[in-house]
Amino acid sequence: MPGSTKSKTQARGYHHGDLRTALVEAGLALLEREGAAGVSLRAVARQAGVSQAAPYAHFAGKRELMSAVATVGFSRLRDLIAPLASDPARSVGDLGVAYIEFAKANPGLYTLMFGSGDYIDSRDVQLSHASRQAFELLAMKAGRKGSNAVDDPGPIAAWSLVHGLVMLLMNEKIPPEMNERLPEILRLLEPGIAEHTREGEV
Amino acid sequence: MPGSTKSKTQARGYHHGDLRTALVEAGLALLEREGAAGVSLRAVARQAGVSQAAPYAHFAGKRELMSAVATVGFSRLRDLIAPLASDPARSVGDLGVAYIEFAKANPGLYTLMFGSGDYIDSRDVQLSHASRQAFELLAMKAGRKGSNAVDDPGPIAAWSLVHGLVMLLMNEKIPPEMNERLPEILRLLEPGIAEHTREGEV
DNA sequence: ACGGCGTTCTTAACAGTGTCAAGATTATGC
DNA sequence: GCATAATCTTGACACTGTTAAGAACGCCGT
Repeated sequence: MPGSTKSKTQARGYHHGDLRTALVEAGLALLEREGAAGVSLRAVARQAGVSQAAPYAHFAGKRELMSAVATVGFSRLRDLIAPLASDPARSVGDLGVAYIEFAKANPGLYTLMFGSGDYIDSRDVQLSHASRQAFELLAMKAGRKGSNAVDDPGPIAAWSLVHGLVMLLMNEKIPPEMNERLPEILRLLEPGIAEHTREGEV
Repeated sequence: MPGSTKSKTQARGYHHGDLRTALVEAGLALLEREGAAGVSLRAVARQAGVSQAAPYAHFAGKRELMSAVATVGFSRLRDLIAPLASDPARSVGDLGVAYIEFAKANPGLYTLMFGSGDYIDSRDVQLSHASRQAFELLAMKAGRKGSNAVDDPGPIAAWSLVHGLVMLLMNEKIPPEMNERLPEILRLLEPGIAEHTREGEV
């Protein structure tokens, strides 16, 4: 039974077989190849080999499709930094560098994931769940041990610093030469977090 | 002489009189009223009372118009934080708070200003000049005295932290309750910058 | 086995978009 | 005062998201 003909994009009769995931993958591919501007519902449908209105059998609209694409992005980000987060030999800075490399490798996807609610539904259950998972990995490293991650200023500051850096670099607000000084910049937050952690201890 | 008929949007013959700035102001108004999604070239032209293709006499395309709108945004931001930057009694955190309040008051404009190159031309001369001016005000407070602002990790870290915080809040990646703890979060960077500044001194 | 039924997909259409070409209208410089 | 350049309008093209109507298919109960 390895030659199962229904799992992939094989069955191409009138019914596609697994259009939903095929559309999401087409979206990811277009995002990398053509950039965010080249992603239209119709282009995604073309890429998946179906007709313009076919996606509406699986998604309520473009926002819902793009939310699914962004959700996959957060899962990938989580899988990338999970091993680093659980490795005690790694610092917050190491996590940040890996994070930034993900963003630079998938700029369109990253922009979509953290972009405005015009293109994704940030209240989508799957999406916010996936983004929370990725964030909690950061929090494990940057946070006080006992506190809830979402209430702790330490992890939030770390995430904000890394995210802001990525965005300013991507949109050419700061010179690209700063790429080489990223670890140095990230380290500027460490004394503040250490101080804060000390205060927070019982 | 108060009824000067040429300065504002008054002269409405065949020729508008000052369409260029009227279009930019219409763009700003639409951005606040309808959000970024409601801003189309045609809607801007309608709002200014001209026809759909009229903007092409003043802008090469939508990107150029939006770049002009974003440039106005950076000028406003500069004017807002300039007095704080030159006041020695104000800290970096005070600047950051004012910055964040600007973003929260004009979310659509802020998103446009720092958004992707699909909607604005980040290499536009006027635009990058205006954004640099705003940044240098931040750098005056956060930077080492002697160094060029753009090469100094301190100001860049400060800007990144503030910008990332704003973005994550706007796009609902972190809970809105964090709004009240903004000064606390911004303060986490201060020990790192102080340390860095000390190292940098001669 | 087979017939109905709900899901999936297609074609066609609508309103809206950015952009360009041609032409009408007006201001401006000689 | 008139030619010329700048400004604005109308009309069109290709594209977008979305919906309606119906065709093709898989499945489930009999």
